[in-house]
Amino acid sequence: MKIGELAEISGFSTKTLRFYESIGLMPAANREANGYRSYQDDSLRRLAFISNAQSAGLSLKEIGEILAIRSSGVTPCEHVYQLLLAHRESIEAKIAELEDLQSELASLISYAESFSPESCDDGQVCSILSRKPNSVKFAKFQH
Amino acid sequence: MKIGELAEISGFSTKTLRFYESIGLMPAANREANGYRSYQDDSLRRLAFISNAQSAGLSLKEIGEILAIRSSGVTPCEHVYQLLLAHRESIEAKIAELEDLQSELASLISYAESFSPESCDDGQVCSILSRKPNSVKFAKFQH
DNA sequence: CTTGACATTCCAGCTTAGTGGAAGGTGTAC
DNA sequence: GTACACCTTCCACTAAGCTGGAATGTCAAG
Repeated sequence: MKIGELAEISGFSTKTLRFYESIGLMPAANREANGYRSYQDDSLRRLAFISNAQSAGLSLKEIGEILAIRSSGVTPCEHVYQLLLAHRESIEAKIAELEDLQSELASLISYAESFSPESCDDGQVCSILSRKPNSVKFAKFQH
Repeated sequence: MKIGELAEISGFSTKTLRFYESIGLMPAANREANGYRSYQDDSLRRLAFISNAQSAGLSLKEIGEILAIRSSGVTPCEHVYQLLLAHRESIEAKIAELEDLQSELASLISYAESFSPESCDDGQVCSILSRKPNSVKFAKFQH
């Protein structure tokens, strides 16, 4: 199978497939006499795995590590499990962060809605965004 | 005030201050006879605004636009309000996305916990991550 | 006179996951 | 023989927000 077919079937672009090879995520493909890459079904299986792992939110680097463990003959189960736990943690943290941001935004928005532009203070850029002092150091510069 | 002092007070590094100037977020600073940048309190006010706007999740580009509107003499209230609404939307979407990912992770993790490595299939990279077929095209390569 | 802390410019690199495009070789059909 | 699709390599570039470092200049103290 040539790279175009593999791309077609796998859903990865030919660019991406070459890129994956270049970063070692895919092994160097066998070449035909004319220099074209030649793939077997195992490439497709590997790409299926990459695709699965990506949709679990793993980075290419992490996926590469799993693949490396696997090809060293060890089952990567424990490593994968630890990765998943770590990801759950970091996603949890990101969600919390975004929710904080969301409530900050909500408060700014409701302030903006109760706000008349006429009351803008010329001494600052934006009364809506400058409502809260965000550091002691800045305090005296935010009236 | 020299750049080091401004950095100290504002909490932005000197690198960052020069960077902000280079991208037009801060105006070109006045120079002393020796070529050193010389700042007044208005720089501090502008940085306070930037800091506030950043903590509202706005990008430097968006902050720059607000500053540009402001310096064109128009009050940026409406623009800021629209930006905040748009951000609320996109944060909402991001949270939803992360929550989907989180439930996906949770299901993979609980599968992993009920899983014995002995049952690993040698034909695939990882039974945990390969549990769900993620595309029809891949179906026949994931047993 | 030298040391040290500051300042200047400019160029490079980081992160991630690719994409775009140029210049050229290959293979098949008309 | 020429069009056209496909393949090759390589280099540059994207977003965002900086950070590091080199080479050099300035200024005050001892």
